[in-house]
Amino acid sequence: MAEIAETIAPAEAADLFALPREASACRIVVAMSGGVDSSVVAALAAASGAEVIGITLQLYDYGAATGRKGACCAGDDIADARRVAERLGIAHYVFDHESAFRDEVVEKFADEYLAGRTPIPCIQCNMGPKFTDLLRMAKELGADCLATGHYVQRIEGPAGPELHRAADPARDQSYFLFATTEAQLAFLRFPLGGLPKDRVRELAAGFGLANAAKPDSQDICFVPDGDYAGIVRKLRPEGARPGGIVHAETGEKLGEHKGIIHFTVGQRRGLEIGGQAEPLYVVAIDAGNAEVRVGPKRMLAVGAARIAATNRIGPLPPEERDEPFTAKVRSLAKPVPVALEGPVGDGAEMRIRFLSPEYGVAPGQAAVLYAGERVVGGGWIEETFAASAAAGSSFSGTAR
RNA sequence: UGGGGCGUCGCCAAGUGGUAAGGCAGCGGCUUUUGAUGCCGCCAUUCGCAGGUUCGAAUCCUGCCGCCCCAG
Repeated sequence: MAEIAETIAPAEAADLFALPREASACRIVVAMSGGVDSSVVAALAAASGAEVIGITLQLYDYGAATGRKGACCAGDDIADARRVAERLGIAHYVFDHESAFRDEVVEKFADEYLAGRTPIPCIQCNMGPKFTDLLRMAKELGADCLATGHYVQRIEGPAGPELHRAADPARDQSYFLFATTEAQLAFLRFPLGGLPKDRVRELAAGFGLANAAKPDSQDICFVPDGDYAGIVRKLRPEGARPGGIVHAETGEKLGEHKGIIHFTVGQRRGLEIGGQAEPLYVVAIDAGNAEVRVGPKRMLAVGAARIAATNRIGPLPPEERDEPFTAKVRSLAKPVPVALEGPVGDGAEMRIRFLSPEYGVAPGQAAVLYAGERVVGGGWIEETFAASAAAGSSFSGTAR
């Protein structure tokens, strides 16, 4: 492990894990997906001098995803994780978690689409397999913490650990972690969240990891070819009801579609409606009538949203701060200023009001709330309200 | 079968003698640990068909075909 010592000093590595005592007396469980990021986490853990156990969850039938580049948790990835663990000389276990993953993530994913909503399986996966099941395993193994490769920062605050955006905003993954409970956060570590942009690849190369140049993962891990509708159709064959595409303002029928599962609010492509002066976007999806409602971009302007099943992480700063709260309605976006209406946390329902209109807000997606760089919580978007004069008109109510 | 109008890319639509705009849709790519958005690129050697006039026509002439409207 000489090379590793040259890559990073043990003390520096140990600091990244905020260990409760001397590293040599600690046990760190690392969630290893087989990707570069979590591999570097494992290497850093090993470099710290702690005892390290790598765990990889087999989450889905990787046969179906073979050959897929950049997916996480699949066949080649499990092999990659194993190789990395061998190189680092750490213990490594692979657990078959397919059945739980199917129930908690994939099935819910399909049901959401059938309901006309737009799910985020990655958050379900974090909430279930990763931060519940894996975390329990880590505790059973007597670990001091569970470390993952997420780009997010856990910072010790006056009232306990806080969740902050990654130092590199381009890499920030806090959006996917809004549902993390305080109890989970106490046990979790995200050693990559504070690292500068290219440092992780450098470290991977420095550690001599075989997957140092592996492409970043993207898309939904269990959708091999990006055809998520195909997965939904396979799971819920009865769900692909054809229906009409209707103009949201005039009610004019503009076309037909092969099933609402192919659409999401804010979507432009795939409508196959020509002869228009301006592009049309999906404005709402009526699952009950299998109807897709479309309109020009201005109809997508959302002024407020109803948020359900909220989670709060740490205390909510006082409202009268000089700086407004901000929210992200999608992973890739700068947080935008919002006003909070109602309680955040404990599953409560509340509303957020966008200080300027937000576009393409889809029910089923998450709204994650920030106070500056800190994640204060978030919830699931249930309903949105138009920003226009027709204020108050809810056009996203999905028949449930 | 009297009168009038129209026929340009899948759709909408510029262009009326000088060598085929644009928009929508579609396709490809970039971006991206969700779905989207966005951005970039591609997309009619040809203008209903057949002749004719002209150095040269989608644009002028003739005929035919096909729609539409008004008549009756």
